[in-house]
Amino acid sequence: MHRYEAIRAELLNRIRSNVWPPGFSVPREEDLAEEFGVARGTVRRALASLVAAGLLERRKRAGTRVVEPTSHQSTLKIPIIRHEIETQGRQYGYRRLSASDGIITHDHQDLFAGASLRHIVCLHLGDGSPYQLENRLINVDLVPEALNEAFAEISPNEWLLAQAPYSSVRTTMRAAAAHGDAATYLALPTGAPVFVIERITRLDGVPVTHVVMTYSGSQFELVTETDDLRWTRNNPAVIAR
Amino acid sequence: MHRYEAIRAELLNRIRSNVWPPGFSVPREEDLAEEFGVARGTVRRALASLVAAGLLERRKRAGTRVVEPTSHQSTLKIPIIRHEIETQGRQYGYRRLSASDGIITHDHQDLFAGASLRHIVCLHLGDGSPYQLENRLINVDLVPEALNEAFAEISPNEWLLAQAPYSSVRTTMRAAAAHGDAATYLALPTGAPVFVIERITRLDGVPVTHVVMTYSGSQFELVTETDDLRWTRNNPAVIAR
DNA sequence: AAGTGGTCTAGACCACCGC
DNA sequence: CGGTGGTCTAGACCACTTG
Repeated sequence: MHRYEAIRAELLNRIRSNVWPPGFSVPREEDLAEEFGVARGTVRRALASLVAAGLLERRKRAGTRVVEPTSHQSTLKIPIIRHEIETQGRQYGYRRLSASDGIITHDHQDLFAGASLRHIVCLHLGDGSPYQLENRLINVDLVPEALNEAFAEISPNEWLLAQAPYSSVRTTMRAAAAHGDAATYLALPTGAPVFVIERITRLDGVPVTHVVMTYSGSQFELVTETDDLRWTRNNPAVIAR
Repeated sequence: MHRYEAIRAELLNRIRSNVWPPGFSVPREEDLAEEFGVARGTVRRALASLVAAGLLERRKRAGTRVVEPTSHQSTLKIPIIRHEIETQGRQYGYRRLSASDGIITHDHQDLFAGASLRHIVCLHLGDGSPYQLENRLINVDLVPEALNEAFAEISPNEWLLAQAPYSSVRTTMRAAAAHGDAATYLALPTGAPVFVIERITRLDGVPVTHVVMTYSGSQFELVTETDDLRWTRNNPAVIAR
């Protein structure tokens, strides 16, 4: 175990055991360094990990304080659908339903106002049965290569991830009732609960793509796991069923 | 702008512009340090931020490589329900529906097998109308103070967050159809789509609490935002492959 | 104004693991 | 075995912010 890990563990202990209760003002870096007999940089690293975990809060001049817990947080990872399905040991299938181009002058969110768009609707299947309906708009001004891609064999999901860089992603999740085309394509009765993920991806503020992904059935689950707090650790979300 | 930020931006640029395509082997730290005219530590910091963002992958001796993009990731934050409702500018309301104690000898997940439990069912309201149904089991062996708390005024959600430390959280989200008690309490017709969050909180592997939160209606949305990549931000590292 | 966290340096040594 | 990333040090200086 490295020194910064040991220090982090000890600090974590003090927080958990309420020796350092919420609101408590933690000693300055220099004092901690002296206490643990290490360089200031090593203490800094331990502290940084606890800040990243949302347990400490630091401000210049004001010092370091233990945070009042107000929320849970964890890292959510949404994999490429093909991988998601294959990880379940099922055969991945893909079907393009429609592809068209056009210029949007107005849309309900004014997201793409004025941009040239490519509109793709497609279906992802697991062992032949519908798994996810993907309804996607691509900003062709930003990703002109999308015009030459038919998306007959490869899904926009996968293609874009490989092609288009992005700087910010906004993801929305909700429960909805299946209706119309979605119900038909997903082979669900109208009104059946479906899990919907909507995502807007931007590059330097400009929308690259907007996608609505509707998952078949209500059995869909997203799992996020926050394991122990480690600095280099990953807490990947797992897709379970 | 700090030096490590400038370096990170430049490296990010090379990755985005495919000057450094996926799989590309990035120069060693020492060479980068020389190229940018900084100390090795400064380059390391820039690289660490890109690793945390999932864009680079590092292995000793093997060097640093640009990762093949395979998924989106972002930080998900689930706030205290009261705050969530109040943030919407609505009046928070709380109603305990039931509270009971017992020992569970067997449960479907064998989660609490053998533990003494406290079972609370309660309702969170926004402007008087049902917002979320909370169905919670608390491990009293770990949190004995819960026995003396009636949860008549304060919700277990809030109480536990203030009282009980935890080391790992497992969150599951799904769409479901409202039925039975849930439908009644949430004033929804049977079969209406509801968003369900299930959470198991552990302290050093031992389950502290298990909660199923059912949100009324389909209007519920969770939003995760991945802003720009910052080092001090809450982007727990993800390498996962 | 001063004290805190934040950045940066120029070194040293270690440990893993691919050649 | 050697080269890479990983850890750690003992300094210096900066900049924010609050008492």
